[in-house]
Amino acid sequence: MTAQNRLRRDAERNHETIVTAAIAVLADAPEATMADIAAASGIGRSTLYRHFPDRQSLIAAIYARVFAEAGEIVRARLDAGVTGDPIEVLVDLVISLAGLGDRYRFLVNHEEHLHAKEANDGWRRRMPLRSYIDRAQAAGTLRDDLPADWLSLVLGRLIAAAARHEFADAQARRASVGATVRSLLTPA
Amino acid sequence: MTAQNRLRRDAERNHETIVTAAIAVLADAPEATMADIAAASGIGRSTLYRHFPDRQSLIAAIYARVFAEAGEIVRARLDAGVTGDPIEVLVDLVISLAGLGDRYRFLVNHEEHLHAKEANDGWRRRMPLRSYIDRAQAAGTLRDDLPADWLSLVLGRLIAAAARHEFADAQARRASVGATVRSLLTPA
DNA sequence: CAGAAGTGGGACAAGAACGTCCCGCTTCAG
DNA sequence: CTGAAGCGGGACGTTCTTGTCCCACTTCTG
Repeated sequence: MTAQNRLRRDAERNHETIVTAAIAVLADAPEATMADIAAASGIGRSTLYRHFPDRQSLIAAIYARVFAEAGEIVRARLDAGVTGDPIEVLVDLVISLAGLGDRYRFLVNHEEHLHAKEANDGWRRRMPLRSYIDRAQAAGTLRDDLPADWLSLVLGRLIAAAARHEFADAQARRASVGATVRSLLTPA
Repeated sequence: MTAQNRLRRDAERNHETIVTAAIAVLADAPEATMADIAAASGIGRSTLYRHFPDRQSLIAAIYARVFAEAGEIVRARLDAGVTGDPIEVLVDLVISLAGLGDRYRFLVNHEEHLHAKEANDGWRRRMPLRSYIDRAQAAGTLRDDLPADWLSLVLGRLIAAAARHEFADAQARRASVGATVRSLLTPA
């Protein structure tokens, strides 16, 4: 039982390499082929299949990876509860997630055009954003003239847009995105 | 020269039928096959190919169609110039375009995952939204603390989101989307 | 250093979609 | 009514991708 399943170190590294490369490749070529991904990983196609028996497994691994990264960011911001000003919390969250850039962009692409089980079941379920908004609205610290699901959808789109858009520089991005979120969350 | 190229009436009708059906099919199955589209049109696959020699031609025709429809909406709102309150003009525009619903949704999907020439060259070029924002900002009637291209990107995303989201009813949609746009365009 | 674990590359079969062609039938237009 | 225009449907060849398998080679690990 002492986990015979341990891979050799190089294999383990390859595993990582593949996922990383796959994320990068799929980011701007969502239709990329397994062969493409293997090539981009600098790895043989058969090796790719050795690590991920089929395309789905690879996609699943990618989702797991990005969920982990995004989840960390989200948790760091939202888990504290609704103590601070939710608007600033959300501003920070949107900017940070947008900073994931390429990876988040990829996620969005796939959420669009594979209406994948991974995307819907996994994604929304793990996203505490919606429930954070719920809580903040209940606590009366966030506008509640807009439904929480609509608000969280819009914020999600905003993140995607911010990740993709080319601002003059990083600071301009912070400023524009921040101002946008603040306006959005402030009732007229 | 008197346009021998005129199709027979039934053929012409089929042409329309195909485009319409294709829009509907591709709306929720962007990967739909030519055979799928033919089937959905109630038309033989070979006839489909007779009308559109390849997939690209069909897509192009669809874009043309949607551009026409969306263009009409946009022109009706934006061509008047920047006379009225640009915020209300844009609120109306976003709600109307979102109302295109299925068709717009399809556009967005394809803009995402085919970074198609049609999508980028055609779409943005024809979208007077950006230039409208420019003019309104220049005229001092619209917030100019956010760059026009960012603003128009966000509005575009908002339209897509609104088209896709299921609100309680049509009126709720008008209300939520309207409030969102108004907030967005009102500096904090 | 020896053997196990992992790799690369190529060959292969299966399946999907594309686009082409043809032939006999239906429908329009004059 | 009749010829031309258009249609359906099926058969094809092609290309691309997937996933499998194998075998000789390299790289870890103990």
